[in-house]
Amino acid sequence: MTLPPASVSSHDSSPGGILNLVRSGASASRADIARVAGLAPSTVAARVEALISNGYLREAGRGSSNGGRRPRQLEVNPSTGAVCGVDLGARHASFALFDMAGGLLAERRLEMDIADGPDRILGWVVEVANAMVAASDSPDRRLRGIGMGLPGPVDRPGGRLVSPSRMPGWNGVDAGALLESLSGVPALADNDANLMALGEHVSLGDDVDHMVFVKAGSGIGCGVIASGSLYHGHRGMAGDISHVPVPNAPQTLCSCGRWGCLDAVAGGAAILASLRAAGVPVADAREVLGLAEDGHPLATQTLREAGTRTGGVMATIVNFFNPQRLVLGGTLSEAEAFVAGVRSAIYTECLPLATDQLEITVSQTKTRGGVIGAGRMILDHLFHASVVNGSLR
Amino acid sequence: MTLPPASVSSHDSSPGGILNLVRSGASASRADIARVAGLAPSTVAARVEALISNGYLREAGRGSSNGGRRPRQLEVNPSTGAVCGVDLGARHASFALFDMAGGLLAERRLEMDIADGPDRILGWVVEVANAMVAASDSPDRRLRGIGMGLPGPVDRPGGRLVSPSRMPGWNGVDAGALLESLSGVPALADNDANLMALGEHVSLGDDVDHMVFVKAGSGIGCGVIASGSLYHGHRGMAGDISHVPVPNAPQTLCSCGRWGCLDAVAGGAAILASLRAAGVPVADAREVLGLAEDGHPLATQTLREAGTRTGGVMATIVNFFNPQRLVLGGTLSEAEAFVAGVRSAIYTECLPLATDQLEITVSQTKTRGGVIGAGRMILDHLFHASVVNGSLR
DNA sequence: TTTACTTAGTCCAATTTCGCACAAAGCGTG
DNA sequence: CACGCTTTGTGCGAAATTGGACTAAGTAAA
Repeated sequence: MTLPPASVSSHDSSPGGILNLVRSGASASRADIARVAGLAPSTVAARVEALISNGYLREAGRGSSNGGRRPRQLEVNPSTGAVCGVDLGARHASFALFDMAGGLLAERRLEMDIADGPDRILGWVVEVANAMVAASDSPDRRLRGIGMGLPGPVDRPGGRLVSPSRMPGWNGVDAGALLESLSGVPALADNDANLMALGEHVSLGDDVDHMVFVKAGSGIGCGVIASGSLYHGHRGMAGDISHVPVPNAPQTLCSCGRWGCLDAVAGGAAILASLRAAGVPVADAREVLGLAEDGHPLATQTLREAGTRTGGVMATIVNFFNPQRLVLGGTLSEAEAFVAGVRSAIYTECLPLATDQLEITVSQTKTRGGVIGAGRMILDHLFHASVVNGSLR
Repeated sequence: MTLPPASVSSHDSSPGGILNLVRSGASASRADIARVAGLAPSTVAARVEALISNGYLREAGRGSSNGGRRPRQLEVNPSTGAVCGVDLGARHASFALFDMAGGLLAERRLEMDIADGPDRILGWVVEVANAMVAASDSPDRRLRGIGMGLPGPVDRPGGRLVSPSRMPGWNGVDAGALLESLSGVPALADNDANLMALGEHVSLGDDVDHMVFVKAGSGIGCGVIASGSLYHGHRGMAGDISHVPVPNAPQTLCSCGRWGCLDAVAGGAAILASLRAAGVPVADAREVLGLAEDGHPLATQTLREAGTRTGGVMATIVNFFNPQRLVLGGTLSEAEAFVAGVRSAIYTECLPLATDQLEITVSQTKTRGGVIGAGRMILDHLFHASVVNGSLR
């Protein structure tokens, strides 16, 4: 498995621009680069030569001919270190190690408790990342950066967590900066739903420009891709639909202090509470999914209703945002009843104009979307930095 | 009055890039251009020289010193023709003539009937635009382009009107292409709410990146600025909130065939119908505004309720999109009760995180936003085209 | 196999762009 | 008003970039 090509929006023609062109998969040969970047072939040859001798690029055999001489293909040199993508949940952490070309080197999924607080958790994250690099058989065992997803809102500019209801002790913490100081390498943090959206987006390829990713797990969050890149909004809160009031739903008290928020009436926690109140003993969301698969009527109905409520909120968003694709991810998206509920609400409440080309799909990255997005985020950052200051090393 | 500086997102360094840098107000002197574009001062001097001798730019006196020699300021040469911005409503059309630097040359507001159909209306638009150019005392009386706003959804790519409920006879028409062929100059069409959003955005200046503009008139539409530029979504339908279902509202039948859409329960037409049903004889929306200003309880309450319903929908959007600014425009925005209703619903239903830096304002462009946006759209197109093919003339 | 045609990549003279030194012009201070 | 300091704009040799001719390497069809 490999991190899909980076998506590069602005095709600049600086030396680093060539690097990003290759990275994005937009150009694989010298002639390609010249065409896409609008540079003279000779210029491209000179720059590629420099990038190869500096170790950024390498030749990757011959491509297939399209009527003439076969191109000498180029690729990002993967052997210049590694980056780590981390996805923190409340009780679990997923890690993935990627080479600099985005190839997956290793994966780990470990138990933890986010309530241990930022210092202990992030220190541990650095340990695990370093251990994974050390254990890899990559030719260059240097950790070059860490990207991390967090189950709470990350503000912009600043990168601080603000009132993360599931993360006691983390309020006001700039997790990216802290991780950077603890690890000594560049580190970035973002909301987990945002990174899952990014991960799904890069996996889908470049043909999707406007996308909304819904993470339906214990709570319900959402990440937005607008015009090909992650959209954060003014304060970094874009996609935070957890506390949108849901009409015609039970007025359950929410962690935000109000009643009937989407989180409180359609999230995994709400589903558990509702089933337990009805006398169905369930330990966690996965057990609910199991019941529904076995045809348990109440579990199925509860999941479907959660889907309908989520879909009702998404319908307004689909009308407003007019995305090309709506991706359902998170644990609940594995339940057919939930997905059916979302689809039904959207097709009922949206204009045909907004839905006739809308693709509603279930995440294809499964549980890996978060770490893929995290890896892509930090790789993009590192390569972008290399464009600006001229050096990656 | 002058069209505010164009906003240029990507600062390319081509010869035309300099033109757009000056146009956007990002750089006013040679030294400025060199700094912003990252070009050598001598290169800038040479290109500016060429642009001046070709008539694109001209010198505009000396700027004020900031500690050293005073810069020789540059500006786009306005005397190279004119463009027309048109905003078509159901019964009215607004026209504005701008010079190539965005300066307002003339304005007209005329009665018409959109139901006369595309051929007659657009033919007439061309006549008016040509008449305005001929009547202007501009040194160069050439019409260079027309930008037009329409009260219906315009799809992308394609530019066709799709099921415009208030525009009988226009369904499936590519108004931009038709206008272009009738006038013989470049022409673009877009939805009126989008252009009002663009007009408001350029009037606000460059410090607002993410903005939502609500046009509350006979119906309710909305235009979106994301990352500094107009956001259209996948099919061009972004911002189309007319037919979002509104909870806890009367299940009025809507033109789209469903019940309780925002248009049907909060638009100007709905307010009129509601007041008439309650025995208040009102001819049009403006009369309702007058009643409310005179303290008519039912009119005020109806306007406020329309505002609350609109605000309820916008609250979800604010949570999702996290804009920096929400601008209320259209006739209803002139009613304090309506605006208060919107504000109240948003502050009630949104997270503090999404609203603590949100500015909710009433449009400052009033009725001119549409033509300003239309003018800016076509000017941007013409200057962008000039960058690509090297010539504006 | 030969021939015509297409694409990839290199070489090199002509041109463009850069970096820098320098001149022009203005501010603030003593 | 001279002097140091700052900013703007120009001139010129050095360096990078270009475009087109040319070579390399392939396909397709006669």
